Amino acid sequence: MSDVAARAGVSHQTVSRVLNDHPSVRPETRDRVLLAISELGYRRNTAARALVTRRSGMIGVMTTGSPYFGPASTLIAVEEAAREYGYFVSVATLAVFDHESVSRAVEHFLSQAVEGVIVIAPHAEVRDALAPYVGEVPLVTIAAGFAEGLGVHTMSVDQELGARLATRHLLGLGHRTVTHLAGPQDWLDARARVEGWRAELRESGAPAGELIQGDWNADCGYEVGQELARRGAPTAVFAANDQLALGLLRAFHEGGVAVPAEVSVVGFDDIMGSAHFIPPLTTVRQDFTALGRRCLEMLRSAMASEELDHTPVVPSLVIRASSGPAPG
Amino acid sequence: MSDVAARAGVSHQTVSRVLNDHPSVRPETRDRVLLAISELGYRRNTAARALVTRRSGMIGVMTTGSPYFGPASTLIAVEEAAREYGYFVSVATLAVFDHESVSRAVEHFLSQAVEGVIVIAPHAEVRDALAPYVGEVPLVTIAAGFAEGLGVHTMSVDQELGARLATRHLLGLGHRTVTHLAGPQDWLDARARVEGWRAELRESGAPAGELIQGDWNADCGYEVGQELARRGAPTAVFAANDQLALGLLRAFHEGGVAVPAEVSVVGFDDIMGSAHFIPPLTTVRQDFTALGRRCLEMLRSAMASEELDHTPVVPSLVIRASSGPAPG
DNA sequence: AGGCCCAATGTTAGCGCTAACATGGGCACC
DNA sequence: GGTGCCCATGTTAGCGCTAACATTGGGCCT
Repeated sequence: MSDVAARAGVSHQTVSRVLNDHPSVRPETRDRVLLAISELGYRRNTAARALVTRRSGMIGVMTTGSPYFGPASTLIAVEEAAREYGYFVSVATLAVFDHESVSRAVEHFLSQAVEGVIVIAPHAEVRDALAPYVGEVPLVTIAAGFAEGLGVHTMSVDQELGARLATRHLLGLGHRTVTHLAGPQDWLDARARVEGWRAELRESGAPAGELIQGDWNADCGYEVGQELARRGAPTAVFAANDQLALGLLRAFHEGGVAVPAEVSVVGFDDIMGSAHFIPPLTTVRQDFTALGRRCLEMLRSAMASEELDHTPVVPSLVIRASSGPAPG
Repeated sequence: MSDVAARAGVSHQTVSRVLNDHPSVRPETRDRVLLAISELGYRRNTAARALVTRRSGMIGVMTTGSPYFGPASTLIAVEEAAREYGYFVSVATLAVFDHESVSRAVEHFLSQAVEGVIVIAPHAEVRDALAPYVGEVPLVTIAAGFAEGLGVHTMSVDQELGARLATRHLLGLGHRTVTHLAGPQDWLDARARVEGWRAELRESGAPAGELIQGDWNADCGYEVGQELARRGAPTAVFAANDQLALGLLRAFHEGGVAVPAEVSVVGFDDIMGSAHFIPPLTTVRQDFTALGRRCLEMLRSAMASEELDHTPVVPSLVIRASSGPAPG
């Protein structure tokens, strides 16, 4: 910095002022400094700056260690928004969701002096493990409406609404009730989808549908689908994500159960390729880009101790060929 | 730090020594310091440390701004390995691949004083845009064998071998030749797959197969599949990725072309769910976890100015139901 | 014309840490 | 018993920057 100052014939402080857009620098001086900076290829030292300003300009993003479509998309959106606002993004992935791993990840961030943390892991255990750090660092977590009262700021796509849209769509097609192939219940999203499905059935006066426990994978969807085909499938199945739906579709196809003539299938996420499943999948689209941006904006508000807007992102139903009128 | 020192009845330098595992600290003193640290909840200031050591402990990972399976998986693996080695990982995503965006991302990293950069964007333009920064910062990029001589260190899964495996498999099933639905040619991986496919055909004495240009998406695969079904499909198609293959499968299904009885389809990547396509997809699996780890190890070697091991990661063929004997 | 104010710049101190050198006390060795 | 040496610890300086205060030198008001 002093080299730049010398070259521009000013003090290092003036250089600093130029770098920080301080108003009282004569345009002519500013130009001279800028010239010297570019001639010397000078880059200011972040560490020194962080040391004195006590701001690292960094935020931490914790995400799942599996390349799921949703978390990956959200991470990308968060990063983009963060960079726009001038923040650096540090990531840490969670191979498992136990208390200790979460703590380790948060400590990792704290040792890095991040100014805020975003957690893309809508998992009950993760949320709970985060509680001790509330107050220590601004924290925003993606957690379908289940974290209020724990002091963690939450943002999410409205999972319950999404599940309602799917269920309503199927009921609207004349199905008497809807079976739900649920995701793992330690994931908050999965729970919220169950809630939404159940609530919509109840409020529509439809009989309670069967709930089948699953995980997030197509393997599971396939197995469940085989079982359903064997014992006589319901007329409508709402799968907790598109992978499960993919497995169902294959099982039904192989089992000779026609989709959507005999059974309608609806998924959740609208992952890449779901428009080309056989048949193309009706599903609930989550706008992960919006979600990511909202998370970042929320974190900024939290860092500035402003009022927070917890309104969830609204999902939308994408109707394709896998759902149709109830048979008979 | 001085608070800790005071509480432990030592000098701040001794505290520093404890933190840095300096050998000459009496165990008893060390314990006293450690106790004071935990009592005070002290955490050392990274900025100050970075300022004096001139090491940020941070590496930058640049990746694509699309939630593709491969890059996302690789990023996760890199992060995991980096954290194991005590590095922080800063990410930057590339919405577009032009020269300017890449420069901006690298500058972003440099302004953060990263100690090394890993680029997960096997794209010709990205690779070229990186050239000016060789020498400025250790750089490892994923780039299927096309970057040697530019001074950028490269690591990759052996794309050419993967394409050969797929082609060889199809020829081995008795197909006369193999049509290739290629990925976008500005992606190095896509080019390498074309090379491998072509080379394998040539070396096997098979007639040159048709090359069809595509992008990475299922939409494209679907359109191409429709066209192929209309004009009479070849007996074997090797798609440059699983999304394309998915689109092909749907088009063939709808067009009444039986897979694998009339046409065999092989994909590339082994994405989630490809085992449950209809029919389950034969594909080339890339070990992204290994790739990520290798990248990081390579970067460490580069940072230490050691000899580098450029041996690519070996892909493997996963044989499922979408490929079968040639008809007739 | 004198004084005052403010814009533009310079000077000084210190952020929290580690490297390098300084100190001191115990112990081995002759 | 003296010489040195080395282990454990302390002291000092400085990394590169910004905040806060100090210093100029006009311009403008009375």
